[in-house]
Amino acid sequence: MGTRSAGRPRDPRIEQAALAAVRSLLAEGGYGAVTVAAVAARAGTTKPALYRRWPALPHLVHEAAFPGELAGELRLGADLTTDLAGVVRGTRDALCDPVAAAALPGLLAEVSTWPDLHAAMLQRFAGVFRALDERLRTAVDAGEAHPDARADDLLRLVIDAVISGVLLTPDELDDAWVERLTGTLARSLRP
Amino acid sequence: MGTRSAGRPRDPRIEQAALAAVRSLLAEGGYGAVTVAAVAARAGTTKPALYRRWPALPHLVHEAAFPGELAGELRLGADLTTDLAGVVRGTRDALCDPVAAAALPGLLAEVSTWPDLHAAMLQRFAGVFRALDERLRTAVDAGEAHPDARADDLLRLVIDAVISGVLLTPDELDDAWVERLTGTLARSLRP
DNA sequence: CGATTACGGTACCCTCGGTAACGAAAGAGG
DNA sequence: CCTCTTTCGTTACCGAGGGTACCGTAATCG
Repeated sequence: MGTRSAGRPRDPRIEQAALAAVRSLLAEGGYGAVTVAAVAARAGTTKPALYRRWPALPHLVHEAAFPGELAGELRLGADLTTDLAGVVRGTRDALCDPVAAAALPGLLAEVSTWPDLHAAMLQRFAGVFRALDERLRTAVDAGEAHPDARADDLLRLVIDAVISGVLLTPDELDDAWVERLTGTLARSLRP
Repeated sequence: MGTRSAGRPRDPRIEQAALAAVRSLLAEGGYGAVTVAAVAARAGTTKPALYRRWPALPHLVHEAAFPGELAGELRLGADLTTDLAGVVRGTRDALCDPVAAAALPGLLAEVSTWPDLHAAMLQRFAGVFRALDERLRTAVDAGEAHPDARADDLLRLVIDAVISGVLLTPDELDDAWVERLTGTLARSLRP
């Protein structure tokens, strides 16, 4: 694996500079402003140096816009509706972030040509899924939730609504929207 | 307006040939295969002839993939859950059509650069919305549905789930998926 | 030291979206 | 039938962008 053998080591500053360059370009000009030449210029390097680190532009954008777990600071354990609202709000906040929102349209369009991207994107929600799954299980056991409730379907509905909302009507995803979606989902969970 | 005055009239066969060419290219090679040159070649014409009829490529793709109202043959009036299932299934069928599914990723990515496209796309659901709105109103009056139910939020949730599903996990949108989504939405409507 | 590897840089190929310029064709008015 | 006007379809081109080949050099390991 980590063949440390011989050769000039990769300059670690280039990777960070490229990711930062993508983020600033996304925030300033949207996905269309992120060209390989622009990233290389802003990062103070060249195109071949980028292609040595990422197989193609979408992979670089994905790593820059979604570097880790989404909504990781989730804290469940309160009232079920309150917990649900936290999931909805956290998902919305994570995907409405200017950098993430700018990256989403282009990234989703490239999913069809780079299938590995789609798995990597949904992977970012694994932590949220585990937390919600456990929370839902205890709620069902306590009789607070309908036994047909499935965490994967529920979380997926939230993700779908946020993603599609960011793409089509980003201005409507305000706090009232969070409240309405939370209410709908909470009503669907009643035993 | 319809200034019929002078000049050579536009050949009506080209428009149809171009739309058919886009549809076949979408079905065969996805959005990436739809280039202006490829459309012109398959339609037996040239690029400028296309740019005289559509302002840009996404507009042509949109007209080819979504020529009219979606799920127009909707028939409501049965049990509320059955009607809901019809809406979910009809939306899925319309957007999972090979041509529409291939056009969606690229089209959604272009929405940010051509704002007129996004309105045109959501417009395709106007008929479904009116039908569902009226159906939901009578259900609320009859006490069959929760008074907080809103047709726009409900339909939007369906559209979001289908769109995002087509983009990320098209293979999972089978009949069992329709059933689960319908069940969730129906439970959320209980009074 | 020698082998290996990645570095930075330039130059290049190819594809694609979009447009300018031109001759030909079709209708309107005489 | 002739001419004028308008738009036709076509050829050729431009600029931008993704991606790669090649080269001389620099850094690290054995």
